[in-house]
Amino acid sequence: MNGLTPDERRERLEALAPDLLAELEAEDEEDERTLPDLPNADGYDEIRMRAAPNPNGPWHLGHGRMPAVIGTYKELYDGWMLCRFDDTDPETKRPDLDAYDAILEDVEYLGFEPDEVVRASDRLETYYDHARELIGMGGAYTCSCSGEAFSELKNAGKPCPHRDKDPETTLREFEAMVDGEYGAGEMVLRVRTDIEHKNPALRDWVAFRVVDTPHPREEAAAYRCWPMLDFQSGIDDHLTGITHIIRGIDLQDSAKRQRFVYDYFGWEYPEVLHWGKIQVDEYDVKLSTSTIARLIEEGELDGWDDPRAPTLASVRRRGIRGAAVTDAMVDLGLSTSDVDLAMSSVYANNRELVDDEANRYFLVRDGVEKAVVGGPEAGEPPLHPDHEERGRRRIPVGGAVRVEAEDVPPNGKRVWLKGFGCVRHTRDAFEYAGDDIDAVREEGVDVIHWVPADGAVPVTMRTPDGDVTGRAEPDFAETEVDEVVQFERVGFARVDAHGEDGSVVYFAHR
RNA sequence: GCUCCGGUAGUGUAGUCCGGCCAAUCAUAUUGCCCUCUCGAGGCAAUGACCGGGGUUCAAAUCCCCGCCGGAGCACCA
Repeated sequence: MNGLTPDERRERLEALAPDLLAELEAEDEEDERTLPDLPNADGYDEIRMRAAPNPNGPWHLGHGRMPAVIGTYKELYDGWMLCRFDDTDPETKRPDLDAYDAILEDVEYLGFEPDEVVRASDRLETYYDHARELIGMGGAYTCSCSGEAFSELKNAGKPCPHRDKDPETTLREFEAMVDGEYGAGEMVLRVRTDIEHKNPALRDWVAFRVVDTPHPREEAAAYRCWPMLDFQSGIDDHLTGITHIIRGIDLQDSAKRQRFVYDYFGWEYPEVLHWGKIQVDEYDVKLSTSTIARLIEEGELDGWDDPRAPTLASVRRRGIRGAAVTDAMVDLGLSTSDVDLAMSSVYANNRELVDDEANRYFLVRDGVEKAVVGGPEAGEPPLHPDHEERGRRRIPVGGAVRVEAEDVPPNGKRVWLKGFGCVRHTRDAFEYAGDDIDAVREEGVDVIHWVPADGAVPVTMRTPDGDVTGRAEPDFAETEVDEVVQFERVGFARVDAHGEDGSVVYFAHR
């Protein structure tokens, strides 16, 4: 039984005990679900969720959790997913025009496709209309207090002088905000909540403010009066029929704030779930859009897909499948406490996905040259140990080979050049010592990888720990760009480019 | 200062709502062995956790209280 592949075992089991098999598979399904059931899922005809990124830069690894979890729920419940760009801050978190598409590509990379994509900056008139309505109901007032002055009053639970302004005045002043008659900081629109609410975070929060800096999107560049996240997102969630919101604990109070608006409108608030902060091990670079952007700016990193950058673009370039990232994210579950994502779990997922298809090649990092005396003209290791049918590579020896320095055996000792045969290290050369595999099986001779001294392909391997140079066997030149290969005893890598003076690969993991 | 959350092995997670079948699940990690012409894959095994203290109970990871630790909000950021 041990010699069988999983598929063969499955067949055998199906023949012998179909009931048992069904039971096992049911358990498997069960095990894969680390995500908790969505609250009150039965209360809705369709589960509708949204990923609401701020397109102020390309995504780092942590952002992947949003589409991974939301997309997985969408699949689990056969639901609907919106990607809404919450790009309502043209200044502090200024949108990056390239990020919109980059983010959508990342979502696709992770294995999901939004059913609809919208940009908040296209929807300003909608927010204005709702603001007018809210003002009409007495739910908001324009306020010209300075941030500090208001904060002081608010913390004391005291209303500011503008709080009892009548709706007509408020509406007039709000229209003036919209018409650009105020400069930044001169006037805001506040939601009238409960100025004595025991949680100071909920008291009369700002719904709209004036921003002098034009929005980078041409379509939105004329607007000066911008909604704050809690207003915009609250309105949009209702208007797009969102049933379940999943967001970070940094937005823990958002629902509580937005409920005041929902109450004014008589709307039902969606179900809300939160997750905590995510950190990723194995990187020197902080998981932060601004930090990564700065390092790129300073030239410390080559770009968002630099292998040292903890970004989705980077792991993608390294040949890591989106599904490996998605699965690792889903395995983190929905915990409101901080979590550390171990990259090793992403790697383990990915290894499982690519091992079977990745053909094997030799890459010798730097290394030393040794003349080879005797033996065949070439070594012929298989392209894949589990797939003889894929054929073999041909590695001509040409009189000398290059091996990694630490693989050179002590003088007089033997080593097995994989796919070629056994050699003995004598007087600074490798002397052919036969092709009896018992040397490896019975006598404990180590098997190592090697390349010919002449005709090997120079390779730059970019890794999260910096660049590594080496030489790959001649056949490596035949690989396709984008192909994921395994350099035996080194690790998996994605072929990035084949050039005149060599190839570039991106290292994935061992 | 005010207001919310949360704390199970190195990491993540199941179990907590409805106490017992939990001397605590699974994955990853690490180590060892088997297998293999790779340090990959596969197989086997080992390592390793209920934040602390009280209480309730025949019985507590699970319920209650008090601590401790960690996180978040109180922005004209998202």
